[in-house]
Amino acid sequence: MNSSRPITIKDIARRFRCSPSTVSRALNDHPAINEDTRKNIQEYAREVGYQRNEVSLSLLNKKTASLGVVVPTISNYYETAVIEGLHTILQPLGYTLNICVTNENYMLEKEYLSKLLSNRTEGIFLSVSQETYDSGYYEHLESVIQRKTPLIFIDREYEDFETSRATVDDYHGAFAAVEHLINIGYKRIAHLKGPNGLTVSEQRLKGYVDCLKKYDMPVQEELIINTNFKVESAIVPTKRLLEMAAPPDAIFGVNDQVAIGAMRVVKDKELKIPQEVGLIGFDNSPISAYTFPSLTTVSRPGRKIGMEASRLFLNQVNGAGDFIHESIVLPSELVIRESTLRI
Amino acid sequence: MNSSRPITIKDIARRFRCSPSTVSRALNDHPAINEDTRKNIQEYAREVGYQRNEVSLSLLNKKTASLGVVVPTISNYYETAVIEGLHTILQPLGYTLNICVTNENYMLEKEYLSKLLSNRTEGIFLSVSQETYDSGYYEHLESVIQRKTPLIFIDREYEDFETSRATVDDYHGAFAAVEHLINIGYKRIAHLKGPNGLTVSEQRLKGYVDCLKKYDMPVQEELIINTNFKVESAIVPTKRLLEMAAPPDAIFGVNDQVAIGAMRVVKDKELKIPQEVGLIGFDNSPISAYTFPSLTTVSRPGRKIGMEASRLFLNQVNGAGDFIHESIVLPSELVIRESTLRI
DNA sequence: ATATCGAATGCAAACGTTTGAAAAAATAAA
DNA sequence: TTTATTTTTTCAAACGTTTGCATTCGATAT
Repeated sequence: MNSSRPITIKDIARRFRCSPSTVSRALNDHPAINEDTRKNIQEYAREVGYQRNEVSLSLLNKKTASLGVVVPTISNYYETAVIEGLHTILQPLGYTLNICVTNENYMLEKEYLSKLLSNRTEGIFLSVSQETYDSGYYEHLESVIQRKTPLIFIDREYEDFETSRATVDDYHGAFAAVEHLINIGYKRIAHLKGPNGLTVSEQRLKGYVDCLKKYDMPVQEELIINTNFKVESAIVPTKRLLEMAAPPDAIFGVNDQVAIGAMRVVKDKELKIPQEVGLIGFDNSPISAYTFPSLTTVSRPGRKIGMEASRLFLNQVNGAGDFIHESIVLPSELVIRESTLRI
Repeated sequence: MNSSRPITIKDIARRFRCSPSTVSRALNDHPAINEDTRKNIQEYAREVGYQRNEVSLSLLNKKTASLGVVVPTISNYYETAVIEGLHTILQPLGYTLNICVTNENYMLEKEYLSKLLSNRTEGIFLSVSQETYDSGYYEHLESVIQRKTPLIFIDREYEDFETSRATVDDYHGAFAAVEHLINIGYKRIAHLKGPNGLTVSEQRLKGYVDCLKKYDMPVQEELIINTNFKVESAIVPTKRLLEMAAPPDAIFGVNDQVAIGAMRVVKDKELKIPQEVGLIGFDNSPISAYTFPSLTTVSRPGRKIGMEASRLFLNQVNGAGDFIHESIVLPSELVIRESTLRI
């Protein structure tokens, strides 16, 4: 009774005692259709709220106009900025973004990819989960490659694959951050690093290490402590750092969240920022400009990454012949604020 | 040449010189299929990476197992928490979430809804955009209702519609926040409110106003200033407040972001928190616990809202006969921290 | 040998739409 | 009126899969 089956082209055809093809053509303003017929049909269609079934069209044309965006999380500023960038470019072109959150979980990532393929998604933007990284499995990606579905890596890349990728230059960002600390005169710089195995974590760590080396400063294991990107994960590590016999005089957090967590601990210890302890983050999240003191950080162009990734995808789709795989690396930029500005 | 058309059931049938139906049944473990045939077909299918075309199935079964989530933004903690909640319940049931970000834009919202309907989405979770609110247009929702596609309002509700909704009790949350300030002894309480027209903003404002009235405190227009939920939008208003002849001794921010922006300004003026100025936010975002001083706030159960909304959806889908429309209001809870704790 | 049964497979329709080609209808020219 | 031409409409196939109902084939019972 209340079935309320959506109106189809056939329903309309029955109503006008004509064939479905006529209705289809009328609705699509095909020139071969009589003016009156067209008007009547279009009016009636509007009246009864006809909306064409895109599923059937997808089947017919093998085009779905939908894209998969597979990311570990959407709880950070950076990730949402990337999505916004993708959206900015792709939405106007008629693409629908199917956002899949893996929670850093390998199985979920695998499931999502498989589902996206089954749904005949036309392209996939992927930032692999931490578990995937750790495990080193990548079979679930094979089927994407095999199907020649355009696959764009975002941010976390997979060295082994021949695909396009858009990443931020984490290495030089971290390098610049540490160099800045050294220039200011900080002597003992700690690093609250990200989870092991992630490119992001490792690149920033590498930037930190290499910069210290460049300036002939010792790289000390005990000054490098793991976090998981979240505010609270910075608390215990920072306490440990500050309670050392020889505590650091500056802390480089793997992201703003971690740096802000550290900031809290430093203040609890009643140490002056930036005089006694310098602090620096990564991401340039909106809040970093408004902490007290404001946080020196490295900006990551998330929106731009999203837009560049879109471009990479479009290149593959429109590119005649073989795909051209490109790697784009956008620079990150040091944003100096109060948390490091001692004179 | 590199067309790489996905393998279909027909391809497999041709390979085995049998009919597509046999292949279909074999792949689905139909009992009427010969054991050997089944094995051979399944093995071959795995080998060539067959993946069934869900689009065709959707067409056949009129089921897409995809749900639309239409939200104004995903840049806030709360929204992402809601999505996480939806995800938690619905992903295991095989649903795909199609997340659409409207950027508070009416036209985009309309387009998304239309597209979701065209794609035969089985349900829509909607938090209407600000523009929709302001304009008061709701025709784009009519077609959703007409199609009897389950529509669940999240958070921002539309009084005029007969639909299910899951919202947070903003009113009492705000009331409790202000009451807390009054209990502590703050005498002149300002409110940095959210954009006009949004239920969220208005409910919190109402809670603020009603609480003041209850305690016979004057409601002063000049102590109520607009913001747009973002950190930076709190800066100028807070300055204006603090430079008044009779400045407030407490500020209630419409969310944590705004409160944190205000916190920054208060500190710049070298006023003591909470002694000279009390501060309170809304959302209990992760960072609010780690500002210095930590921020008193009202927690909104975003994850729970998402889970409850899922439940409402499932009720509609599984419910025999007519839909049962439910309204769920979850309580918000005061979280007392340092920014209001003066003795 | 014939009827009966069971197992395994095939046929055909269905989902909603588009589209080239053919057919029908209307109009113009001879 | 007949033929040629143009306009308008219909037919049928296609996209990939499932499924109720035949159909086939071999085996068993009569």
